[in-house]
Amino acid sequence: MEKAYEPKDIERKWYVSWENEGYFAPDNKKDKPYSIVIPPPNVTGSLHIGHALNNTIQDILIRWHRMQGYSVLWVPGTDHAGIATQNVVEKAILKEGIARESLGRDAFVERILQWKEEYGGRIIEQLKRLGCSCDWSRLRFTMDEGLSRAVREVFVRLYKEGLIYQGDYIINWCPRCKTALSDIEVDYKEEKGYLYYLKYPIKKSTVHSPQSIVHSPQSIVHSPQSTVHGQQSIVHSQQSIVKESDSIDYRLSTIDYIVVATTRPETMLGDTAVAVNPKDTRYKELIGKTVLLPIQNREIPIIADGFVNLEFGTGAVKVTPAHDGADFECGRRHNLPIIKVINESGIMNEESGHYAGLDRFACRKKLVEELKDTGFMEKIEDYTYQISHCYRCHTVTEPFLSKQWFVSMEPLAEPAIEAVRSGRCQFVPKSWEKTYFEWMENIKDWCISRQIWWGHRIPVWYCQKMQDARCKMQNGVIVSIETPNTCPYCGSSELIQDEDVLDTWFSSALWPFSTLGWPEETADLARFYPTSVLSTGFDIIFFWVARMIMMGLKFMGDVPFKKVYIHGLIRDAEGAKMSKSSGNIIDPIDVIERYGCDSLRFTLAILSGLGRDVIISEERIEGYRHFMNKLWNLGRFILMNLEDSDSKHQPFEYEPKTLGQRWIAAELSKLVEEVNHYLEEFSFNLATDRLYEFTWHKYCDWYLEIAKLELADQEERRRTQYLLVKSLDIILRLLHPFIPFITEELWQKLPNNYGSIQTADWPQPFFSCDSEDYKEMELIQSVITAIRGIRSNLKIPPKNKLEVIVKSDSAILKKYVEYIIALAGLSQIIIDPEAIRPSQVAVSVASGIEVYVLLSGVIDIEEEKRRLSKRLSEVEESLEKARKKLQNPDFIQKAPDKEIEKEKNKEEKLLLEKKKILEAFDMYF
RNA sequence: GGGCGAAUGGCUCAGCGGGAGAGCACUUGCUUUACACGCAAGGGGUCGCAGGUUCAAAUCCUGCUUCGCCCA
Repeated sequence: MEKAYEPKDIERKWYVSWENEGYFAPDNKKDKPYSIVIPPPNVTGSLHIGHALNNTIQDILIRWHRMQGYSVLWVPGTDHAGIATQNVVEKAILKEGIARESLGRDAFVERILQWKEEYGGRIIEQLKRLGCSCDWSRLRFTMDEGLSRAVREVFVRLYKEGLIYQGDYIINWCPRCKTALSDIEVDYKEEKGYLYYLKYPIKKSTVHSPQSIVHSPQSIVHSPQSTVHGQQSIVHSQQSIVKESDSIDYRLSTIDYIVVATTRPETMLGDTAVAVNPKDTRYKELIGKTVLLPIQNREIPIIADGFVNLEFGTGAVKVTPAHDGADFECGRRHNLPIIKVINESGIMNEESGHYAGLDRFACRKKLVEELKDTGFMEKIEDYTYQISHCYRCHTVTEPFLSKQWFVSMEPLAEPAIEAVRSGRCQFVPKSWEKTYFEWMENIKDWCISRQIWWGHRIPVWYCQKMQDARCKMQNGVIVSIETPNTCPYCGSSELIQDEDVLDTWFSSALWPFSTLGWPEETADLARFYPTSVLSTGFDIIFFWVARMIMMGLKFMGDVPFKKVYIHGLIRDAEGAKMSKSSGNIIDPIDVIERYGCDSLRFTLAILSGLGRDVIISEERIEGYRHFMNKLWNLGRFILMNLEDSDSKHQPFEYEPKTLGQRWIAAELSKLVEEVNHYLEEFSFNLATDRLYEFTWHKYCDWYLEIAKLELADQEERRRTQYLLVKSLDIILRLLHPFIPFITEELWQKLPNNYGSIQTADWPQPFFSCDSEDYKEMELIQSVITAIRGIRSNLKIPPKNKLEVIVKSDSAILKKYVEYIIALAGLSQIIIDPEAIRPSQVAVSVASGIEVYVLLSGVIDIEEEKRRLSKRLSEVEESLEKARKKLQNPDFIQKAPDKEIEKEKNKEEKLLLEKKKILEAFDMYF
């Protein structure tokens, strides 16, 4: 064996072997199922440290359960990631000088598919480097035929139940991606801007009656897909607004103009009303009057509506139904006309008069100047506000009126709330349930149509003929799982499919059952649904987790997973989020190359505290590489000492006998229980922390040193060999889920192991010793530590063996005196209750026992004096505390006996130690 | 504005009612044949602040401060 652990070849060797031997597929002979579906990474993405964390956690759970004898399935897969992937490929072809639009839809989708072929396998290979034991034979992709079928099935069924509908609403629009976004796909960022106060002159003589609105069916085409069915548009052209004949005379006003405040002055070009709060006494007499919209010279009414906030600005607001969500609702209530002035690229359109063709922000600048020049700008104030950005490209989004498809969420949310409340689906840590409830209880309808080309095309067709009444009744809308050749109503073959694709999250929401074969009734579905756990970050609770729960309940009649483990975000050593732009990325593959996969996995696990972000740095990973090396050498030591062992040929069994053996066997059994306990509650950090502490500081630091002694003892050699093999075997099994490669490599080298450690039985506690054993071991350890302390303090090198007198009648010290001699480096030891302290000694008190180290040479009086003084003041301080407690009548009266006893013992020991130290002082000084 | 979380040694965190702990970093000594990716010993903290409950508070309660995140 190499002197230091070299992970590279070992990792490659074992992964290939595991895959070839088929260990990752579920074992059908086992009856208890355990399943996880992977959160599918973007098909064209590459593995980042967040993936590494999430998938390490899943692999720990998977391997742990596989060893526990479950039939384990981890379904891997990738996501088509609509907008993200389209953007990436769009940029790539632009470098070749090709615009997406010039390529056309089919050719562009073809390019994405090529791209997927080229890069799609990369992240899968990277997951393998991480050691993930997914069943690769079940690899899925969200746009696979089966999964696409599931998407269509769900769409059609929801549509038929009236839970999917189409309509014109204000949605979040990204003018760069040129698509609608759902409410949660925008990020709000604080920005400094201005609040503009605009003066709208009041017309003195007329006001419009509410009936003045005229619908104009042939109005402007407003969104990409509405070209198909623009006849349903409710947008009104400017010409239709004012009908002079409907105007009536009204009394003259004493006020010349009304002032409205806005942060987006360019939208004023599309204003169709001014609104005030009906309770607002300031404006009471103006309600029903007409103002003349500056620049556009359009007459618009002053209306009263409760949505107006009296506190904001002047209490009067401009109403732009085409470009603001609240204004749109207000417009509906008051039957206001709707005028769009900005197009889907964020450019002012022909309705904006001489601003047509200008970018929305350029328009804002110029318009503000014009309003200033013409006297319509009352004032401009500094103003900080939250502004929404596209979560994909960070462009400022525009509230935009367009025809989109929506899912009606309330009926789906209700059972999903109940499922979590009742505990059928539990969040870990539980605190995230509150976040979930908050969102679910205030859920809004989900805009699912996207005006991009890469994704699941909406399974809706529009009949272009509408040749009969039935077809007309349906508006020619055909919603179908199978692609129709002819119109099912009128038989026309002129059908055009809806141009839009579905939100990527729509297919993701079906992932836990679509990957298992739904809508077919497959064996996998019956066996592995609901899945056991979902592991993910809190950032996609709304995007993904909640929607999966809703869809799972709706279509499978059960939750998609019994538990949701929410892990923290990865941050760098400064606590900042990792991002390409800040250059603080840790590339997991690079880390694996340099430190080995196991080091990375162990680091991630030990940093994953419940409800905590994971702060990682390269030093940490390097530190845990040392642990791998320690483990390697521990294995090397044991294997080196098995040459004559009968364990090589046949299994054998010995009961632990000596104190050292019993102690480590019992500690190891305790460790098994602790690791189980911590894994059950998803405390990966505590489980790994215990494994680290045990392996290094109990097993290597103490037991291995004792084992060296007992290996040299003829009587104990066999028993020790057995215990070494058995204990290492258990340690490796316990560590395997966290660090699969090194544990497999060492386990294979142990005698009598066949197959793979990943299907070896998960350890059970196998030995317990009584508390006397622990006390005895502690006593021996404390004597050894006391002697080592003196040695170190007096700077006596290890090669100088010491002579020691221990004033004690302890039988156990006598029995295991060899432990003390070896571990403290002694040449001679006397254990005698009647021992008289010689001169020229250093004194220490361990567990109430006096220990004298003979110093035959010159002793550094000053150093010894300093050591004793320091210890004396510590002892006195503790003594004072103990006394104070014991003198408190309340303590004696109210504290439990156990505590009082403990305090008395403490006092006794401290008194003894103080006495001994003072005696030593008398002698030296 | 509402909600959640955090505040413990230089750094990262555990502890969550009975003597302040770990890892990393730091200091000192050491080729003790498994391991210098090591061994041994050690220094370093009024547990954010102010009240309260209790015989006893880092730990429970209340308020405040600072930081982070989410939602509006």
